[in-house]
Amino acid sequence: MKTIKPTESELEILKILWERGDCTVRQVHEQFASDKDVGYTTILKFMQIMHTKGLVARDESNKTHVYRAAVSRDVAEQQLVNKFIKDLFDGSATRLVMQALGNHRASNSELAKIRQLLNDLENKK
Amino acid sequence: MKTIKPTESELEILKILWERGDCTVRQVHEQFASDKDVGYTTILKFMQIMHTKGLVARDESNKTHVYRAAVSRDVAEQQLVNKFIKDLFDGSATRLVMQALGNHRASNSELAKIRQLLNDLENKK
DNA sequence: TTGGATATACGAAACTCTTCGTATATTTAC
DNA sequence: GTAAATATACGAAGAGTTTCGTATATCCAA
Repeated sequence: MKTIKPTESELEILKILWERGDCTVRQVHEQFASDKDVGYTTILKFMQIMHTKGLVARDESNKTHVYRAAVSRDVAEQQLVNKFIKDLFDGSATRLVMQALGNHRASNSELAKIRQLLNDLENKK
Repeated sequence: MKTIKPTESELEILKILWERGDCTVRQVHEQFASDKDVGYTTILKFMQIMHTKGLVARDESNKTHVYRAAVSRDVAEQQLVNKFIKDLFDGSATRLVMQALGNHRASNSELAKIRQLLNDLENKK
């Protein structure tokens, strides 16, 4: 099972596909252009490259192709988090968690959610 | 305050400097070469580029320059984690934590450490 | 039916990253 | 003192990323 390694632009496009579901190039471009000033053919090119890389699949049965992410968001997040932990934290998920929680203030309800997960993890063991 | 954006190779060199302290190019290359087959001048070039980017500082008073990381490990980790959370998790540190803990098994003592941090965070608020 | 809007494909320029070779200076060792 | 070892600097090739322009096909509307 190969792990994905999207560029920053590719990740942005994947996020749009994950959030909105299947999209045409035009739809992705509209979303993209609400943030950044980037041409239509630039997005088209990105998505063509992503297609050759296997990051997206597309339905070509109509003139206007419809794209979808070829990886689920959950799997992609797993792979990217794993790599991030390996690269920066020598494989220690705990160090990442400490750093993340130390720098961002989480609401009490979020903290409760994490505490719940901690409990589940301990019980499962 | 500008945020750093090291490439993968640059990050590996920073990690060596953080772990071993100040180093010559030769020392970094030795460490690097224990993993990967890469030439001396390649590492030299990386470190020269990192110097122009401000990622490292160097003492040039001797012929053999001595390099040090220009940014502390803690600050670098903060910045990189923040960017990672922004790029992949829409700014939610909690989502990152859930994903990280869900995929990696942490020991009980590690879970206890995280629980302690959670308590501190709640009390501090 | 013809012209404008909309699609894809392709090519290429500008940048960055990775990788080394080579030129040159300095130190060391015989 | 000269040759080998060790440094830095520089240039450049090759790959990948970002960005569009242009060519070409297709659909729709007057």
